[in-house]
Amino acid sequence: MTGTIPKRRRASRGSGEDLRAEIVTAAKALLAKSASADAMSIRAVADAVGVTAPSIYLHFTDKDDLLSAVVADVFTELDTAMLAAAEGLDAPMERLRAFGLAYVRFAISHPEHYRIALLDPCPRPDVDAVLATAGFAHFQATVKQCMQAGIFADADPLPITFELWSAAHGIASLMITKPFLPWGDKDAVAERVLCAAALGRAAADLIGGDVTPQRVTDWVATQQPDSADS
Amino acid sequence: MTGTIPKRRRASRGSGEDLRAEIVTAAKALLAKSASADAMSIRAVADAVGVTAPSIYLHFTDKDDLLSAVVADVFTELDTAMLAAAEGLDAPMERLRAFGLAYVRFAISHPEHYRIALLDPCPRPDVDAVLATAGFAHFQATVKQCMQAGIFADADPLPITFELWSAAHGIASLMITKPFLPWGDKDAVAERVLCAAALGRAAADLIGGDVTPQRVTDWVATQQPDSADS
DNA sequence: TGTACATCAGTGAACGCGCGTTCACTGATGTAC
DNA sequence: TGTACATCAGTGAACGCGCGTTCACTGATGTAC
Repeated sequence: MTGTIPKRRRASRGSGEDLRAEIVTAAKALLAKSASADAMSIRAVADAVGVTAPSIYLHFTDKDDLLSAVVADVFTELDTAMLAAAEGLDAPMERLRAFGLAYVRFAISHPEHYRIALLDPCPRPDVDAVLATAGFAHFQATVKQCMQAGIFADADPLPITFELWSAAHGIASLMITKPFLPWGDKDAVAERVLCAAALGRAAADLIGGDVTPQRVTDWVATQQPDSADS
Repeated sequence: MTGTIPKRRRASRGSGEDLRAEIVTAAKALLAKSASADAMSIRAVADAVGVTAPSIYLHFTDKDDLLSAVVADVFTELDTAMLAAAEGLDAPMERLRAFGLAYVRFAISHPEHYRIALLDPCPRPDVDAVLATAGFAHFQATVKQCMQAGIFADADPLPITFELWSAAHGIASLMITKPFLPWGDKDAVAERVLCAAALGRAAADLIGGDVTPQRVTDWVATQQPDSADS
């Protein structure tokens, strides 16, 4: 592995950005291949880029700094995937479903990237300002659209955004950290969970007020024409 | 820190189990104090117990072995907390709520323990056979009770157990890994999310078949007496 | 009750490793004249 | 167009560290006689 470092031309004067981007890309690739985030060592990244370890410090102050850059890149990629999935869809619920499904699919197909961005402790809490992320903003806007369409009660979209995000995150992260559980068709499970979450919020808003276990039970009894058992 | 190791009596012939238990307890305490699972080094654990590092290997084959023991202990503690919360409750939905809330509260008050058990990669996938865990079994039994009470459609409880578990896990793990987000009252948020998840599943089972975005939208429209906007 | 001895829980020192980071340096690049 | 030179991207060697793990050992414990 050492010794076979590919030759690379020294960057010309102004083009420091090129190597920086290459480093982030290499770090992501290393993470994707490895079992854990610890495998992304400064030396391994430098090796992959074809450069010596100290060079990394010309572009990042720290290992955490590099990790933050990777996380930011992952968030951007996730946002792109979500936008692509919802492209051409107009109905707010359809968009919501597309976003959620794209989110879970991204997590399943890039488990290590998802891990460092959303499961591991944040390297730099402020850099990782999730709320400022494009993906979060797009998601929240769609929640607002659902409110305006009368699917959810019209109010501050933030709590419901958190709620639906946590539904997607919950199923995605369990599938990632406990892959040996009998999930069955993960895509179908994700779809089922996401739709139930949206439906649950819609139903809760219809019922109104604080939903308690008793009220859930009562509501179900009301909906059933007869107290069926069959 | 070194040098002030408390004197400990050598264990008598048969009582190897005592030190083993002490080691697990010390490891848990170290994890709870530290920011990350990496802080639980063999040396630190040995120090905390008042023993030298090689002694650990008399009771655990590996660091992973120790970690697995800690994870198992955490699962047991979680199960105990859940059972305690549901004690004396008979109505299945009340029990479900108590379980879920206890689960989230445990996660929030023991974030590092929750992290190694449910967020970090499993040290030994087979030891961590979640399905065999007492807590999971109790939870699944309660889901079955809800089915028998007619709240959910009567079927294999496993998928719904996964679904509701992922709801609790989603909100708990987001609150842990992104503590700087404006959650508001975490307890109230957890309650709200858990009840919506249960309600969503109940509603989905009432509607029947695969729930699509279109059907959610249609169902909401049906339920609303007039196409209100106020 | 007293002594010799086998057991084995715990020790002390050391191993090799890979890590993040530093520092004085080198030499290709681009510029001034 | 040609040459001297300043710049600064990238280097090579080294630092100190804490880690998991090993190994030959020691000496308190419990037992056999």
